[in-house]
Amino acid sequence: MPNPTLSDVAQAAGVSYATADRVINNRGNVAQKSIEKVREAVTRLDYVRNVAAANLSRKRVYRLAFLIPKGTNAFFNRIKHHIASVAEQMSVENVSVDVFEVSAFSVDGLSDSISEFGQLDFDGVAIVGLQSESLEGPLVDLRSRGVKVIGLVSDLPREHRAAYIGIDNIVAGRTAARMTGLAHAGQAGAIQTFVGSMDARDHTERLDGFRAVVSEDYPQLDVLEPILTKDDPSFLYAQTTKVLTRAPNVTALYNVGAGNSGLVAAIGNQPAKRPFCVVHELVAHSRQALIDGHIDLVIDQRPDIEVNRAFTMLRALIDGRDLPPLPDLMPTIYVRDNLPADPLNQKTKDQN
Amino acid sequence: MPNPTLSDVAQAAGVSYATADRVINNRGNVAQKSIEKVREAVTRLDYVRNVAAANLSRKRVYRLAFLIPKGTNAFFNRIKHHIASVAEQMSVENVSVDVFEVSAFSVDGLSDSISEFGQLDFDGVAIVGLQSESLEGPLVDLRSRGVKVIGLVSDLPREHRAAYIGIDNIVAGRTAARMTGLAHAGQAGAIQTFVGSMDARDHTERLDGFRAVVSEDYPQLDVLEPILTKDDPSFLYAQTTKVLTRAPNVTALYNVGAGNSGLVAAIGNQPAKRPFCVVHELVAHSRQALIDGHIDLVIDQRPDIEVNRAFTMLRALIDGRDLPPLPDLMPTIYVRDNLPADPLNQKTKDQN
DNA sequence: CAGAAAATGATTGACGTCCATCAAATTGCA
DNA sequence: TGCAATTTGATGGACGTCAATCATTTTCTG
Repeated sequence: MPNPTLSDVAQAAGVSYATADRVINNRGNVAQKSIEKVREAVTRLDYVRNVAAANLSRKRVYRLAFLIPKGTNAFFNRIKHHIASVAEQMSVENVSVDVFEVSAFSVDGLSDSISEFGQLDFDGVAIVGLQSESLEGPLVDLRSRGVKVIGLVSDLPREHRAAYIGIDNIVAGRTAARMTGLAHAGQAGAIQTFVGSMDARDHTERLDGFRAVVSEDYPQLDVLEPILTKDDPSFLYAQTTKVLTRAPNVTALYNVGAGNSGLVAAIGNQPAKRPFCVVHELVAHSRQALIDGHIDLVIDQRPDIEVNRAFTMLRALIDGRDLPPLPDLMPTIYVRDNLPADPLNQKTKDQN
Repeated sequence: MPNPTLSDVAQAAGVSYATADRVINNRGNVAQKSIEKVREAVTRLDYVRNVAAANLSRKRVYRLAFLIPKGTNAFFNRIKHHIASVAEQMSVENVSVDVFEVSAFSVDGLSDSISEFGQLDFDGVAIVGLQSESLEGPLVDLRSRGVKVIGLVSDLPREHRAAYIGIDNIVAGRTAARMTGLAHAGQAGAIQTFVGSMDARDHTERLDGFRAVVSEDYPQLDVLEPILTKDDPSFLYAQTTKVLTRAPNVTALYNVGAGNSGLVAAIGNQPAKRPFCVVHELVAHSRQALIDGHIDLVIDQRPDIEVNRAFTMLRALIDGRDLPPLPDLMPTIYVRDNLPADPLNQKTKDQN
């Protein structure tokens, strides 16, 4: 009645424990006939290996790694923070975590990093990826070493990763557009968009999604050509100021990328009624701007959940388990009223 | 360097393994002096018991239970569905789960159920609670039996539960109001509210939050007195129809409670431009209504996440572990563009 | 200071798996 | 048929903890 053990399986299969063990851990030197008998018994008894006991026995340490873009980007700092926090918690369960910072958004840099990294001996790695065939070589190499690879936040080429954990950026852009449309209440308007780089796939996808919804459902709105910002706050500051002072017809601002501190500062300087304002990613700046009423909405991808799921997924992959069907990660909409308490600004409170 | 074992602790404390074991499992018959020596070593070495090994040894089975209101309410069906799904997954880890259906929203019924339930032998229970002193007796009894109790979705009296897992309904109401305010784009309007029962704390809290934000930030909006619906779809249908046909000044509808299928049906019958429309909880009806464009927003409390967290929390409480600081659960805003795939209507897909 | 009570140490067998070793049985092939 | 190769079985020691037993040692009490 309780979960069957491998001994039960062996008995049911009519072989010795040793043989059953050879089969399920495929150690070789087993006759095909025995393999089948054991397999049959496994499915019949619904045996699943007791991972806890197995780990205990072999003193397994899960060696996990994260490859994260280096730099001071607030969003990735938040990611790193979450990784560290979960990692600490996981150390009790024999999980070791290393974070490698790779040169941001450079295909060559990432490719090299993956190659170097491949020399090390990890069980699984979550990579903030890029779409490029030149990653193929290093990734194939990783797989051949038995390293489990997942894409995090930004996907890798589909064929070379076991899973992707992150939002669909088209959906994110659509969501931003939907909210912007609603906030116009049927009135006409013009939306100034800002984009970090037209080479960044997530940025262009958001923009595409945004445009699609506006043209589908809000034809009275005009999506202006995006201003290229390189995610630079000071540049955003200048450009936003210019828009606010010289383009009174603009009824909404939508920043697809980062650098929001500049945008917020520009708005803060403007006494008059401001346009409707949507940005991405809840970080210190955007959070404060919401509270101060300088912006209206933040579309967030919940990096905390993503990081958690990355750990869960990697462990499952490494164990060869399968996971229950997890719901897709969807962009979360924050207004000033449903902000989670800021973990950085509050004392870690007890959990009773 | 790896995690210290109890043997290490014993050695460091200068006592035998047996004594150290007596201390950490408080089996009694230990001198105060030894207790202190062991405690000191525990903190010094940063020992934490290997739960996997412990469970393996004692063949522990976590007996968990959920007390959920009985009935056909779509939201609680969703909750039950999630519980079953997670339970299946957990059975591998020696967790057994029972769901008890209690007569909905009746203090006496709940009180009786808890009392009966107390006779059984569970380790932990998550209860969809009510605020009432008459629950005190049964809950105290549970605690005295060593059963860990948490409130789920709707809280229990604070002193008699170890944790609450659910959203803050004032926040949920505030969020609904914020969105409604934005969707008016500065124009005046009147909002018809619907409430299931003025006795249901969650309903009144949402209403309070809603009213607060409107009066703070959207004075041009008029929150009309709520229509009492008893969460009855056919009643909601009739009332909604009446509002739509006879109150052209109404610019928004906000249903605090359940029974949305009636509301949606009424809107579907109405060819003309409809008011802005916000409801709570993403279930089959509300989901479809979003897709069909019959409503604009769903404020959801993510029962899947709540259920997951309930399991995590109960296990931690039972093990006497403490948890990493978990972020507060915040109401999630859904529009038609950021809906998660419907798990009920899609084949469970593989997770690669 | 003796005798009882309390505290401690030492040890052992689970739990389910991994991994290694060695002997025995079965097969293949010349 | 005989010898080697392959396949099996049996076993034992980890892993870290729980729980129990029994023999000692220490402490308390009259």
